[in-house]
Amino acid sequence: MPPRYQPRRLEEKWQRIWEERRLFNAQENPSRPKYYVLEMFPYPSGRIHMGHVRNYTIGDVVARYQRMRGFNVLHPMGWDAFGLPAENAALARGMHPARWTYENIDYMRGQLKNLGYSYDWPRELATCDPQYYRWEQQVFIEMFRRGLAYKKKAPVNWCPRCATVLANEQVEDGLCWRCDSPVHLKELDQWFFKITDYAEELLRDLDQLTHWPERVLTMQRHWIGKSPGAEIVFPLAHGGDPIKVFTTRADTLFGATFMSLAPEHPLALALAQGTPQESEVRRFVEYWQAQNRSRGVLEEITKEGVFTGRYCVNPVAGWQMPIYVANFVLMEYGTGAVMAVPAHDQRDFEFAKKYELPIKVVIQPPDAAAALRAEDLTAALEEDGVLVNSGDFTGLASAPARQAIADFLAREGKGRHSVHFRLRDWLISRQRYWGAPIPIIYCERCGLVPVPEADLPVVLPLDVEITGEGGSPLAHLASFYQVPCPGCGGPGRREVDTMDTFVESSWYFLRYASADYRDGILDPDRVNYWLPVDQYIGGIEHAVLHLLYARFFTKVLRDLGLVQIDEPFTRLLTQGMVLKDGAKMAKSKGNVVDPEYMIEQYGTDTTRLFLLFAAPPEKDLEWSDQGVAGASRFLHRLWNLVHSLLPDLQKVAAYQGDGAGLSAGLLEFRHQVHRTIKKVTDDIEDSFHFNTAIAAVMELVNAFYLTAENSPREPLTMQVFREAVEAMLLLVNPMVPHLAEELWQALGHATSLQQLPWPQARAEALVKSTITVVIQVNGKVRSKLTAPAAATDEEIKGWALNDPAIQKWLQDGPPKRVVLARRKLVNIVV
RNA sequence: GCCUGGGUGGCGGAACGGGUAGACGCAAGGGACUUAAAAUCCCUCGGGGUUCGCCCCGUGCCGGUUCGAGUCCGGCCCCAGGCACCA
Repeated sequence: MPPRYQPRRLEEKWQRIWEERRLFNAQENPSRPKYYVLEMFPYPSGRIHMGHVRNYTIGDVVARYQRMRGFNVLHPMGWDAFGLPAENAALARGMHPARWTYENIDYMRGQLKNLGYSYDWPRELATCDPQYYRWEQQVFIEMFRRGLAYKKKAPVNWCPRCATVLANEQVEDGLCWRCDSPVHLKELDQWFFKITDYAEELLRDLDQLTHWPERVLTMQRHWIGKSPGAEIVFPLAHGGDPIKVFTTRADTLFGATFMSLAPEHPLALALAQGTPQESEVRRFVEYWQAQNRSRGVLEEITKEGVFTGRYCVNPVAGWQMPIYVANFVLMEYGTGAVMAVPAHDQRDFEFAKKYELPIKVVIQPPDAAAALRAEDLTAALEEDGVLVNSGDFTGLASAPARQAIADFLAREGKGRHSVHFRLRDWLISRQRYWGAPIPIIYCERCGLVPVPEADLPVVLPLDVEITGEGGSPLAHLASFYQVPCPGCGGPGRREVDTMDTFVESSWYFLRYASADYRDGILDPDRVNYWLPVDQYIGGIEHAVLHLLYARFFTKVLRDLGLVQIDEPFTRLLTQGMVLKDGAKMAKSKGNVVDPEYMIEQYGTDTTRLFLLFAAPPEKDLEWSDQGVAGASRFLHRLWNLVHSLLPDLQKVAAYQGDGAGLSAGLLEFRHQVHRTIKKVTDDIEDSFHFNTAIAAVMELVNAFYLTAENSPREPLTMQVFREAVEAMLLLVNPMVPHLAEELWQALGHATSLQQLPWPQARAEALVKSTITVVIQVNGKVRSKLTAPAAATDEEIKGWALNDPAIQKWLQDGPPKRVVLARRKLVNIVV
């Protein structure tokens, strides 16, 4: 009686052996090619969920595969351990955030070990560890010294529920990304990272990322939002500081008939002073400043404005333009002032119609039959065309005209070429407790003073009371904030805000290379050996947030001389979500499948196999209990197949010959074995399409059962079978490593499968002696024939025409044409 | 509105240098084994017709190119995601 496949027992056994032999602990070795594969590290929320399992399984297959391909593989794991949920859990359970976090880490680490992932555990890090954020604080100080970290008072996103500010990237449809509360703008003094200094490079280098998904690149391009254009100066008719505008449509300057200012524009009230419109303007400005004009609300608002009583002068046309304050102009973009061209901008058109302002056509569509007349317009003509009524520039096309007009303005001192970005600086201070303290001390005499390196880390004190009152509890802890100024020794006050948790995740992948390094932020030798990450794997939800910040940090650390790379992640795989009943698994929906339960029921190999087989990795995956049962069934089939042959397989060595002397059946079988090797290799190499790779192995197993049934158990056959079994075990090892190891050992091997090379398809086994040719008549399949591989094209055509099933189609006369395609198909046209 | 993906059986998904549509798996139906059930094995499984040899239709819709189109081209429709008074 062969042994039954009992997954849990052998999985525990092999996990223990791998750990004892330290098979996955990577050593730097410049003589070997390296491969760094990384999955986005988890937040220690309490338990591993199925989305994690999918993410880490994909990464583990890549890691094990690349090891077998001969690479020196780095595959680390850690914890994104700071963040708000720890504080909320502390409030709900009266547990300190630190204890809650570390208990979760311990539990989840155990779960990951049960899943059998080949991690380099000695490099494990937790971002809430002072040994980690100490170096982050040092990066902050370096950035502060270079002006890349700065403090300013500005209208920022404020979430009242979380009682903290948020970065632009953390506001979705006007709602907080964590708690979905409406976010509003609040004027506050906050810390920023100057990511806008890198806007141009962050945009340009996207072109290097040829192995990133197109949609992620597009989302980042869009988020950075580069607009080339011109800055144009409009003098005031009555003198004083002129108004500057930014425009992408300098070609329409001769059509600018009025000016619109944002309600927050400093000139809005100043201009109206002393005019009959003053009180009306004041009411309008005060009203719109008080309105919530965050995203999502704006599109509902109708365009309104009010005349300031003042005029500015069109710098090329010379006429006076009334200055309005308008509710649709944003202070945050451009200069907060817009030159209004009603004929060629839809918003300005609607505004001009409403307030009866002049409309001047200055662009003609190139294909227009007759001259466009302002009176006939029912909507703005926003497309490019040819300039009319535009002085010396009349007759130019829009694109060259933009250039020429900006050049002209620059010469006259009335403007210049200019580029604007949508990207804002990254607001990184948070009024929260569970985060890395910002290492700055305020002194009345010295101003903002960075904490001296010798005093790092600024350790987050643990003896605080979490009240949930809002504001950081550190602000109430005198022992924390009362410190002498490092500059003058006078009384100082420590910064009590902490850093956005996205700061930690912006450089953790660099720290893994030298996680134990005590003498600096990064160990140059090791970080330059391992980086960049060759394959990064994680959810699409970080397409902008984390992936943009991490790219920014890499460039900053490069400019600090700490790394030599421009981009951190060479290849990116954004894996899809795990769904159940069509929805993302969530406690609130009651559709959660617990990985721990699946492992108990079926084992980790089955769980891994199902997740890899059910869908290609980049697509969403619908959970199916029956699908899991099917994966389990396959592993049993494989197990039983090998065990049914085992006594005979143990007596022979794997077949080494070139096929000479094998029966036709064995030749065909061996052909399929090597075709499967090629197919699995190609599927993993080209696209990580494990689903089709697994399908190919399933086909081979099916064929194996048939062949084994019909073959005598003689030594030559068993040699071919042993070759097939060994190839199969090597092929499935990255996906179901425990089962593969166990069967490998059962064959009598002493070496771990993890240290063996990936199999190679033998060229002589890939060629076939016969080919199958499909015969079509008028493009429809009517028959097929088997021909010797050596047959000529003419012979194949001849056999096709003589095929008995084809005769009835040829009754109405000879074929008009016979096409042979790739020696696979004959199409007879009648 | 703009941008990026994507529409293939009952379901997950295969097949893209144009060349046998539906691999592999799940579900379903029938059968074998069993006192019975589970497990396992065998057969059927896009729709319609059939003299059981086959024949017709079929990859979101409408056209086109081609000996041949799920795949290429033109025009639409729908779904998902991202951005959005960005001047």
